[in-house]
Amino acid sequence: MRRMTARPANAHQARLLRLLRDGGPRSRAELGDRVDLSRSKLAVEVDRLLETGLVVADGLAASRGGRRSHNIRLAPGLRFLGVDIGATSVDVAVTNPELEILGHLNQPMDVREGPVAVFDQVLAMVAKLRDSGVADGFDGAGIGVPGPVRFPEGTPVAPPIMPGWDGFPVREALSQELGCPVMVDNDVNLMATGEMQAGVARSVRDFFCVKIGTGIGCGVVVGGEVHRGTTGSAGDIGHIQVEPDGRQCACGNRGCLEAYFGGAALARDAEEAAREGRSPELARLLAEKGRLDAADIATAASAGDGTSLDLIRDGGARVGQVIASLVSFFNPGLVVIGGGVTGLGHTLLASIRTQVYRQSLPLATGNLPIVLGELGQVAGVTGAARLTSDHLFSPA
Amino acid sequence: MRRMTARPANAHQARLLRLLRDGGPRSRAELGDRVDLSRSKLAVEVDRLLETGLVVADGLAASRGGRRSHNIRLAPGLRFLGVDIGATSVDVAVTNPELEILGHLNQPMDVREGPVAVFDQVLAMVAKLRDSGVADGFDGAGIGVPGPVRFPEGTPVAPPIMPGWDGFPVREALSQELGCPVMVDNDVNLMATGEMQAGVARSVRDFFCVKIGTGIGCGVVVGGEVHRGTTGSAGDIGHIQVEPDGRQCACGNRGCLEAYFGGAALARDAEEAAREGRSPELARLLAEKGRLDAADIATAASAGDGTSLDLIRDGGARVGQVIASLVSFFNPGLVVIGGGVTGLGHTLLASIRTQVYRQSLPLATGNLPIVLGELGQVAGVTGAARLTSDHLFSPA
DNA sequence: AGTCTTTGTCCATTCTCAGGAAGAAGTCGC
DNA sequence: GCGACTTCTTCCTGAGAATGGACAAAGACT
Repeated sequence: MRRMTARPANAHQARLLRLLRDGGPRSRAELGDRVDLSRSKLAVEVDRLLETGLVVADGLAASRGGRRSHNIRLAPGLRFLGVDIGATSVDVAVTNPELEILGHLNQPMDVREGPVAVFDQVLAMVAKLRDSGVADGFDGAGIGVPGPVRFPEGTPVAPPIMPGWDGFPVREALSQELGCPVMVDNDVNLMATGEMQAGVARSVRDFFCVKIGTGIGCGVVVGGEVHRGTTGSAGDIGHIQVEPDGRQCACGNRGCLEAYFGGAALARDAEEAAREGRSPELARLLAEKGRLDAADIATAASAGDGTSLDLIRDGGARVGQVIASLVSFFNPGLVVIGGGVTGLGHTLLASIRTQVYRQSLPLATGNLPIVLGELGQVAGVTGAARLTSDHLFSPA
Repeated sequence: MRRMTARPANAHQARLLRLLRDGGPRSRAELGDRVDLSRSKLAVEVDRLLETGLVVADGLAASRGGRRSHNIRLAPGLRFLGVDIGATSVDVAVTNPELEILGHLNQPMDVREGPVAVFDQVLAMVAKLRDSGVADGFDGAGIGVPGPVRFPEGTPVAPPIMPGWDGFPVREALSQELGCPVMVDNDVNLMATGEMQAGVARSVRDFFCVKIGTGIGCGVVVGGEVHRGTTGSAGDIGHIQVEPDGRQCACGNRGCLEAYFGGAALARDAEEAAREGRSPELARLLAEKGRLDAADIATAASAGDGTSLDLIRDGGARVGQVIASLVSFFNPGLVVIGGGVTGLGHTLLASIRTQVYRQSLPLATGNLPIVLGELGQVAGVTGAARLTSDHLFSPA
């Protein structure tokens, strides 16, 4: 069960491992083109990596005009586990060393049931994945939780929507259970990491990633590194005030962004509209299911329901207003929108874009793409796997 | 005139130079305590630095219980020039290698007169400082301009308040005139750099620095490095919207922060209050001087003028509202307030603090100091000198 | 088959760096 | 004043890092 995965001995080896992770198997010669090492040095380091078992030989590459080079790949048995705990559901996935997803489970769950219950469920899901044969053990695991995290210790800190999790030793506990190193981060940071690894943000150095799910958060990436802030609460934009003396918010303040948009507020507004008879379409869906969520609004909107479209547009304008401020402050090269509401699709995006392009200065928005995340539900688990492999593929 | 200042040959030497800059002259033994090098390696690098002339021997240190160590210091003849071009005035200063200011001049100036006129004035001020004997040449110069800068090239880019400066080769031109390397940056970034070098932000890794002068800008520091953004316009918070459909702003939008606070808006509000008879105190000052500025409001406020106090409080609330949003997003370890309005002092600060502490989440604000800058008028020139010395004290 | 290119390995050489030994230059207690 | 002990510097040696050249292996091309 417990694996003693080797670690690279120096920065060169770490570099090589990451190249193999992000670019897939390569020939020794191609590796040589990418790193600034002499052929002899490269051979030495590759041989050492072969000895540790982190990489394996993989046949011969095609000729580039002369002798064929030997292919090298990361040990195909390496497995990373990614866990993404949301407010109302969990995602668990297993990846291969190139961080491609081999197996993925999603289940509804209520994070308020506390860490013990949630851990039981996560471990059951992990066992199910294991039984399906994609992995028998893990070399590293990453887990995202919907709240601020003290990153070095791997513990949630004062999470507003997760009572009972404050200070819970997530890293320690999961590491015990799985027998491998564990990294813990905010779910939004992992989403940003995921989009940077395999999604729209590949090769972008400075960007942020707004996740609109039950709540609203934002992953901030500076120079290719996640910015977590002084207390680990960077990106906590759900409680930025968008309306002075506005709606009461669960946090105690008034007029917070989350009180107007995000899964909870949206569902409430939709149900209200249905009950007040402003939208026959939503009323029908409400009667059918007993409650409404973002997906229902998307359904109604695509059926041409005006009220739903208005809800999306208004929410998009609110979020856009906040994003516009942040764009002025941060001057990113990209803004990614993700989370549960991406189902609202182009209507939402158009509304956000309009607001941002109108409110920010041309220099900052001139060449600023605002796009939906590419990875959808697997962004978080992909980011979790990436976080772990970054840790494992760094000098011990 | 032209100096060929040597550059460190490697990262170790660069590290040593910065230690000597920031900690002053030290003994070889003390240097050894600070860097992770063997005695022999340290001796070699120090000897090489002595050869280049960048550092010089400086007698014997006090004994620490045994043989006395030799003191080392940066070559005392090194001189850095800092230039801080504001909207309405210029600061020019000369520093020693430890970035202490040896001579400082401030003159009113209108940046809208264009780069040629401004350059003439700056060069005249430099000549005056030279004649005063504090320097006969410079090893590096830093210059700040009140607008976005394409940092690698050292040219202003689309500066809203500086028509005629767009694309002007500031670095190139100044380097020609002075015969030394020149670095160009936004004035706000330099203020942040200055406070990090010698002010309140020493030893803080993540903070931002709001400069409220004629306009409003913000220097963003992440991990001890200035974050400039994708197009160099990071920190441009003056045109964040604080009031939907609010006052018309010079930028073309409505409700911008700058339309409500900052030197220009404040002066206009004060003059209006004076003319409308809402403040006898301001009316007296206006009659006396023909126009009003932030300093007059400070005068009136400290004389107990209610209207002036209201102006400060309202403005502080607006700025605080924006800062609160940015604190949620960025989770800094410190917020510094600087610029021309620091004269408004504690009233302003209290108003900002109230707003931030009320609107941001406890985790982000729990231990967040919001303070005035320590360096006042010399923050920009100190930052300019630091920027230059960072460049000079990095491997060639 | 012969030539050229590419790749992998071996080896000699150069550098870098750490740490021990020893001497230089202090302090401290008696 | 003197010996014992510390601290600092220099010198030296050995281990490892890294380079680049020589050479062989393997394939492409004529």
